[in-house]
Formats: sequence, C-alpha cells, structure tokens
Amino acid sequence: MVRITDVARCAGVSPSTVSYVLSGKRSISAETRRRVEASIRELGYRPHAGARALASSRSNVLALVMPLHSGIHVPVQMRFAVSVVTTARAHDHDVLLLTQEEGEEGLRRVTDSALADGLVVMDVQMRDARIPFLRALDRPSVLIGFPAEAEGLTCVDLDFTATGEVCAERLALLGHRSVALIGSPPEVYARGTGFAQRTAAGFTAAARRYGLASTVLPCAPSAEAAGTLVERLLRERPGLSGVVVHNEPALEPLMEAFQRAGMRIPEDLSVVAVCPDDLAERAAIPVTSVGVPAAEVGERAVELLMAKQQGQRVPDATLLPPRLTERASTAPRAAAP
Amino acid sequence: MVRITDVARCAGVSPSTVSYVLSGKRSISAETRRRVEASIRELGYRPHAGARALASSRSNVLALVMPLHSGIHVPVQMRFAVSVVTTARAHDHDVLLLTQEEGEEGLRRVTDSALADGLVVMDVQMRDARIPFLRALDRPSVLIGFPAEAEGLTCVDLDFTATGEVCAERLALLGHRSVALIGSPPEVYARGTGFAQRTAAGFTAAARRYGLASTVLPCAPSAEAAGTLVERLLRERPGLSGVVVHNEPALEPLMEAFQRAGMRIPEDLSVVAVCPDDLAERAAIPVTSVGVPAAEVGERAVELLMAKQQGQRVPDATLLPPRLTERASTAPRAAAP
DNA sequence: GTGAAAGCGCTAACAC
DNA sequence: GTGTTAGCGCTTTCAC
Repeated sequence: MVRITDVARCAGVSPSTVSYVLSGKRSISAETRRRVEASIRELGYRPHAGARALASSRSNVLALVMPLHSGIHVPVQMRFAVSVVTTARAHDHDVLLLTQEEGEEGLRRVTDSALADGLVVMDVQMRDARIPFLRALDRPSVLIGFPAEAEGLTCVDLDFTATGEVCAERLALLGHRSVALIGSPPEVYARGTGFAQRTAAGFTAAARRYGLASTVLPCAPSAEAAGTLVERLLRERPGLSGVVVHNEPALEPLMEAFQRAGMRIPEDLSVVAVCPDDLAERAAIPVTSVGVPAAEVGERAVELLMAKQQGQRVPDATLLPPRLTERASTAPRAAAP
Repeated sequence: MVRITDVARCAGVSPSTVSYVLSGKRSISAETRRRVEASIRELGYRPHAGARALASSRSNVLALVMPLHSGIHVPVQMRFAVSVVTTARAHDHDVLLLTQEEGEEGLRRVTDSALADGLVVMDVQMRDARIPFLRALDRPSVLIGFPAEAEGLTCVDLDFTATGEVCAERLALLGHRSVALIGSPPEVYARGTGFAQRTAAGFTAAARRYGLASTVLPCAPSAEAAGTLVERLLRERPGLSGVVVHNEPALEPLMEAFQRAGMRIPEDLSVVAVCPDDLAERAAIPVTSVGVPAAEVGERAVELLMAKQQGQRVPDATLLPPRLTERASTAPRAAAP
C-alpha cells in the first residue's frame, strides 16, 4: 500500500504538504503542487479512507435508506437512488445502502460508528417512527418525502398537493365535469404515505373549486386490478371523461382497459398521469403528465445534505413545483352525443 | 463520543480486554465479559469504524456494483441487492453502493482506499471489461453471473443453460412439437449478457435433442412489443403449442396477447416462464416456471465473499440448479383438431 | 509557503 | 486471563 509518507518522500516534501495539496486547505506554490501531484499519479496513491475518517472525523460516506415496502414502484425508487449516488460522487462522497428493515437501529449504527456522516431517508411516512430520532440526531439528514410534522427536518419532494391540483385544473379547463384520481395501491394509503395522500387532497380540493364531480380510488399494480377498477368506474360514473393516474405500473393496463371498454383516448376520455416524464412519453399513447422529477429530487437531497454538513442553514422544505406536459392523451370534452 | 477507553474505565479493565470481548479473539472470564458488556450497553458504545479499519486493515464493508443497463428488469435486480445487503448484515458487514457507470475506476477507488474489503459485481457480461482487473485485484470479489472465461474468478448464478434445457424438455414431455423461447430485449443479447445467451443455448440444444421445431426471439418489455411479437409468431409458426418466456416485464402482456389472439392457456398453448417464483405464482393464470432464486444467489455471493476473505478456498463456479414448478399454464398437447 | 509532531480510536503483538 | 503499548495512515495545530 502506498502511504502519504511515500508520496512525500518521492516529491521531496513533508506529509502535511501532500495532505494540504489534496485538501486545498492552504496555499501551495505551483512548483510544489506540481511535484506532489506527479508523485501521487506516479505511485498511484489513494488516501486510506479509515485513516482519513479517524483523523478528520469525516467519513465522506452518506447512508441511503431504501424502501422495501410493497406497493411502491421499484424502478422509480431506483431512479432516486441512482441520482443520489451520482450526485454524492460529484461531491466526493460514497453511498452506503441501508434497507428500511434495519429501521432506526440501522441509522444509529452507521452514525454512532462514524461510518456515515449524513443520512438520506427515502419513503418517509406521514407518521414515521424514525422522525424523533432524526430530529435528535447530531448528524445531518435529509428526507425524500414529507412527514406530517416536517418542522426542524430537511425534506425534499415534488409538491404533490400542487400536483393533484394542477391535474384536476387541467381537466377542468378542458371542460371535463366528472373526473377520477386512480392512485397507489390501498396499502400505500393505509400506511400513511404522504405523496399519495397529498395528491389526493390537492386533486379533490381543486375539483371542488371547479365544481367537478370527483372521486379517488386506490389501485393494485396489476392488469387484472386495472380491469376490475375500470369496469366499476364506468358503471358507477357514466359521465366520467377525465382521469388522473398516479400509479406507474397500472398506467398502461388502465389505458388498455378503458380502450377495451370502448372509451377512446383522448376523444372519450382524457388521461393525465403523475409519473416520470420518459415513462409517459414512451407509452403506447403518449400521456399528458406531471413528471416525477426523481433525478432532481435525489440531486437536491444530496446537495442539501452537503450544505448542512458544512454548517450552512438550509430550508426545512424543498417542494419542487409540478410541471405538466401536454401529450396525446388529453383533449377538450366532446359535446354530448 | 464514547471510546473504548471509556468503556474500559467504566468496567475496570484495559482497553484491549474490551476489544477482545468484542472480537472474541481470546478467552475472557465470564465475570469480566459480563461487566464489559454491561458497560458497553450502559454507555451506548459503538466502535469507530474508521479507527477499526485503520488498526485492523479490515473495513467490514463490501461494495456492490449495480447495473444501470437498459433491458434488465429493475425489480429483479433489486431483489439481488436486498439479499446481498441482508446477508452482509448477518455477517456484520455494510454495503457500499456503486453504479455500473463508475466502471473499473470505481472498483479501484474503493479497494485502494480500503473503503471496501470485498466486491460483489452484478450483471456481468460474457466479455466484461472489468474481468482482467478483478482477476489481478488482491481483494476478494464475487460475480453474480458468468463471463465467457470464468477461471480464477468466483461466480454465482442460476444455471441458465440447464434452465433452458429443463424448459424445453418439459414442453417436449408434454407432447409439444413446435416451441419458442421469448427472451430478453435485443440489446441484452447484443451486449453479450450471459444469462440470456445461455438460456437460449440450453433451450435450443434440448429442443433439438427432442426433435422439436424451435426458435428464439428477443422481446422488448412493453405490451406493444409483446402484441407484435405474438402476431408474428402465430403467423410464422402455425403449429406452435409451447413457449418459454424469459422476460419478466413481458410475461403478462405476452400471455394476454396470446389469449386475445384466440389461444387458450393451457389448452392451446403451454407457457413456461423463467422468473422469480412469486411473480409466476401471482400472475392472472399462475405460470409454470423455473424460479430465478435471487435471494439465494445474493446470499451465496456474500457467503462466498466472506469465505474468501477468511482465506478459505472456494469453488470458481457456483451454479444453482433450476427447479421447475408446475402451475396452471402448462398441459399436454391437445390432439390435432 | 512549508515542516514537525501530536493525536484521532482502535487492534494485536508482547508481556506477565 | 488480563494489561501495556506500539503502531495503523492521516489531518491539523503549532512553529518558523
């Protein structure tokens, strides 16, 4: 193993100088810097992470807690994770993967042992058992998602309340009078998952404001469940002409089921989705959607964490505004036949 | 922060005794152990990971390289990952998440810096650029998947060649004479991904042995692609009565497309899937399948890594045998009408 | 602008 | 069965 003293000897300087070249924490003459950098490359030197963590009490590792819950769409979660890892790397950090399963104890373990010096927690519930712990913790943390009481925490997410509103509003402006939100699987609501509840609340409030008849229905992520739901919806709400789908895996099955039931999209039924943009774009009929900006959320989460680590003050809430993109699945309501 | 000396003082012993209680590397009297353990609990002591790594030159962290390639089914990858993390925890290790993107440089970084003392690499290609590096590396590594030349490496996976064979054989024994394998998206084959190629090879070889007419077709993971493929297959192979589907996201769309085209399952068409068992079980029609044992593969990978870390010799290849479970999607071939 | 040296908290020889 | 102590490789004062 190549150590800092090896580099120092090779460059004809002291170990501390090598350390300072690496950290940039004090000014170094151009010539010295050049020699040191050359030696580092020549010897293939990499600082020992443990030694560094011990001496500086910073590990340059952040822990990411990933959900294992049922009912959440794994590919979308994975986008958050990839974005977190990529952004962390850009800030010279590595990412430790924790499963939800480990709970508070897992968080305590990696922070107390100084393995990680920051936490990113995904899939936060409205009443999340980890919240009091995170509030008391002396290490910085950022949540992806909002609990009921977000004060004193740092949370990032798409503004799902506004998202629900924007979707209902768009349908209203297209002239639709009877609309439905098809949301996450029932267990997601039962658990008290913020994004599901907030979308529903925003949707319902805006629908009421515009005087629309509206309803909210959970939906399991299978073609079968989609079929059953569509049947029921068409039976119970004959005037229905607009739906919002906030459920990635069910989106295409739902659209197919509506079409099989004789509803043309967008002529008879306008569909607005809440999902990542590329997914909406690649659907059989490109879907008008509010994008779930997974990459941006992951990036912001890490950036907020880095800022907190450096002692900067950051806002409690970072709510990314919804952006609706019009595609082929929406149209003004047809005149009554 | 609570240090080992704090615990030692509290328990009235030396720091090394505390260390030995923790590591179990020498025998400790019952009474001493009791006092030390009580002090650890009382003070909430957690060894500093960096200090430990520095002194012992073992970090108790392994790095997991996750694929970001298109065409692979993210939920299945996630199962591997969860299993790796869970098993690692059972061996007192944490898991660092690396993306494929970082390539060889990422592997070098985490090993050279002693951040990780072992590697688990997923989604290995037949000719994988990282192979020479892994072979030369002085740290233990385990691959999930098999490259073309596996000698001198430690690889774990389902035996996909045998899997292809078992599927073809089962269809043959049910009396089917014309069969097809519907596999991964084209790009997965183009990349030279072992599991796809091996399943195809095993399937084709066994079909030939049994004198079946057979074909192998890639399939993109969308309902649309599934529909097109089914149409074409029924047009070009009128006698087709058995298919093997090795493509998780396409499985249900394919079955629906076959049914829409008038093929009853299993009366007119037997379907065998290669996918995780619970997925096959929960399909609209429960599907006869060879399970992809993601949990077991992840577990074995970590166990092999732990064994290597302790200097034990382990086999180069760990090929898990395919296990076919009969469900509702297969039946003997109907007599010709 | 650079160097010397004191730790960071732990492990593992070496002693007894 | 237990204690003493010399490092592990780095960062960061303090000194010049």
